[in-house]
Amino acid sequence: MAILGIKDIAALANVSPATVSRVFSAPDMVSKKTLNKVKKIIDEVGYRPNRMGSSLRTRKSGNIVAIIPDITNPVNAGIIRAIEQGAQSAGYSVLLGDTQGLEEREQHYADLVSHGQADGILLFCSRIPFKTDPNLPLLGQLPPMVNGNERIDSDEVVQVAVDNVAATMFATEYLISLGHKRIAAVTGPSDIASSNERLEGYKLALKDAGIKADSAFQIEGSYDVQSGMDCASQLLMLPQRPTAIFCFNDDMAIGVMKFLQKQGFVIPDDISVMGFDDINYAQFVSPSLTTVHQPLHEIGSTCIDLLLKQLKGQVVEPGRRYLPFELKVRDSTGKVPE
Amino acid sequence: MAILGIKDIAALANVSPATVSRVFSAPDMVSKKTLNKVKKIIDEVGYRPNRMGSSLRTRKSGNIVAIIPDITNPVNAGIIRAIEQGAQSAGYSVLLGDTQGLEEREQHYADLVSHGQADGILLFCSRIPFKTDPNLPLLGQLPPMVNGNERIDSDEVVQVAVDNVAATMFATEYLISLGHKRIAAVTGPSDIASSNERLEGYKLALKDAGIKADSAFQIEGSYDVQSGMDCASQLLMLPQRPTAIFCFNDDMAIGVMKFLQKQGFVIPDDISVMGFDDINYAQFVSPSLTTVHQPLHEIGSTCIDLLLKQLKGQVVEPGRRYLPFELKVRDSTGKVPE
DNA sequence: TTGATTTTTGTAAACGATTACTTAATAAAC
DNA sequence: GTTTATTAAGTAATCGTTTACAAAAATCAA
Repeated sequence: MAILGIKDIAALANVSPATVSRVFSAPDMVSKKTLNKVKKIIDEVGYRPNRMGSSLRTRKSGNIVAIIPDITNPVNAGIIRAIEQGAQSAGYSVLLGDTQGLEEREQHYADLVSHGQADGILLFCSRIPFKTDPNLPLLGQLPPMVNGNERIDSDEVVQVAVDNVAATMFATEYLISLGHKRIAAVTGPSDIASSNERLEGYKLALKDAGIKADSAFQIEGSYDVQSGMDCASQLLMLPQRPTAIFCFNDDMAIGVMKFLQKQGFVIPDDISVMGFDDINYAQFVSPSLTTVHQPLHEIGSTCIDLLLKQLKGQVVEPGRRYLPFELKVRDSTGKVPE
Repeated sequence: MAILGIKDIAALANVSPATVSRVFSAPDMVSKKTLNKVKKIIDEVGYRPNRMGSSLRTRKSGNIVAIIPDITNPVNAGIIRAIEQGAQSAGYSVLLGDTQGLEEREQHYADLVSHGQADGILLFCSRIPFKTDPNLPLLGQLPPMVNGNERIDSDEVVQVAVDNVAATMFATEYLISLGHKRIAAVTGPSDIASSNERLEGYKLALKDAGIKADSAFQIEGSYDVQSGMDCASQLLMLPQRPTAIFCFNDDMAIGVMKFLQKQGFVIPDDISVMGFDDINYAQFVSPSLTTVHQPLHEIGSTCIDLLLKQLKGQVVEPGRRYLPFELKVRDSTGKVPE
């Protein structure tokens, strides 16, 4: 007998399988005496209830799947970490769905719930990974799901994020308050919703300050360090250079700084640089990076909490929930030159 | 009827459930005609086989669990990413087990396999997360498992890593070749096997060069940036300062650099700094960091490949497998001052 | 055509738990 | 000491697949 099942335990303890089951799921429905008797056997033989058996019967896998574009990105890693914690302490396990930005893989992972392999979805992409096939889950009968850190264009899904528009607006205003008027934006890919929101906030701030947005000052990067370097090089070739560069994530800001320094510029005396995210390294680059802080842990834990609520059967109002951002003023930004 | 099962499909297609099952698992055992008939129905109604049902019957969950101390660490994140890819393309899903270094959580995740929730383990810690209870899996009948990037003190487990001893030895020799004789080591926590191996390599190189190891030059850090700063401050207070500081990971090296620069030292003219890992940011800090490159993707893919082999029933020789490291010489190291 | 093969299909018993529902045991009430 | 209420335990069906094994259908040889 390779591995013991609930019936074996029942036999050994001279009770019915139902009782053994209750020892785990409803211990106060079984008398002290039998409880101890059964527990003793369980310990002795090292019995572990088989999850597949119970999952099949209860129709709950005990898994949730986190669909993220790239676990290598410190922002995602930070969020996932909080998620994993929250899930684990609620008895759930998390399936990692690193999609590398591929829609196909997003769908693959979303399918885990229709296969009964996961009970809910934590989504960090800006697409809804369901075919709009009438037979498959339609909007209105979405599986338990929360969308984090990105924006999905649907008012039927629960969303958790920082208010990107407000955040970049606030941050841009800060640059303006330092006297900057020629403020460039290094954006993320234009198909990423959050990047567009950030652009919007940036434009709003300029408009409010009566500064007309120069389209040459808006460069699209790809959210990685190298692209920051490339964008910086483009900006430096402009006849009228910017006095401040607002990068929509920290990686690009680091790239921008690296490039500027290589060209002999001193930050922030010649040019100010600002980032977004406040990844761990932001405070350790030289000069330390002024950036918009995202509360990664809080984002993650809010996402998992809202999902767990849904899994418990509570209804969670769809719509956006904003978490507070914070502008971390450090040494990479300063007054406009002369 | 909320969701359709294999019997419903069978009924709709006028075949037996067995045939429907075979459509998925052994399509060439069913005639073209019925194959198409069944497939058509499946498409029409959007049937998805329930994984729990089949898992229960086949005793395979289709999951593997990755037990790692911290997903937030770029080294781990890089490895996990490769793992996830390999797993996914073999039809497996990966359960994320971020343990935050807690033995209790390591065990919790290892238990997933005894619960039938996972088929194998990818372990990135230096403890074997099984109680040595005779009833539980003993050594010798370990579950399919591979230990990555860390060392486990057992010759029964499959291990994949860079040869830490050789790597630090090589790197230290490089510093020696630059004329350095007072070379400090900022190690990781002493309960982490890989850190001890790195220390060993460092000592070996010194010994070979006839330099006696000064214990004041060996400071234990905790693998994070802040601890790099702390260690640097200690080193600077020494009457005889080191001319080079070898940090056993990049984060600490970044901390060391930050601190030195804050104190007005110029790197590498006054002091050389070297790291280990070659995380992405290593090349973008200023000056760019000389460091030992670990092939993260290869580590991850090797781990998952070896695990998949075991899951397919092939026997994999236990013991260590070394992957090649590479010293990336950049701008943070230079000749010993005058 | 007939029987021997081979290929397709069907039947029914698992897999390991949970849970209505029923029965037995115990406690409470009078 | 009955009867009734309460609590504890058991029975057996069920969750959705897979898979030996048996049966039927198709193919082939003579």
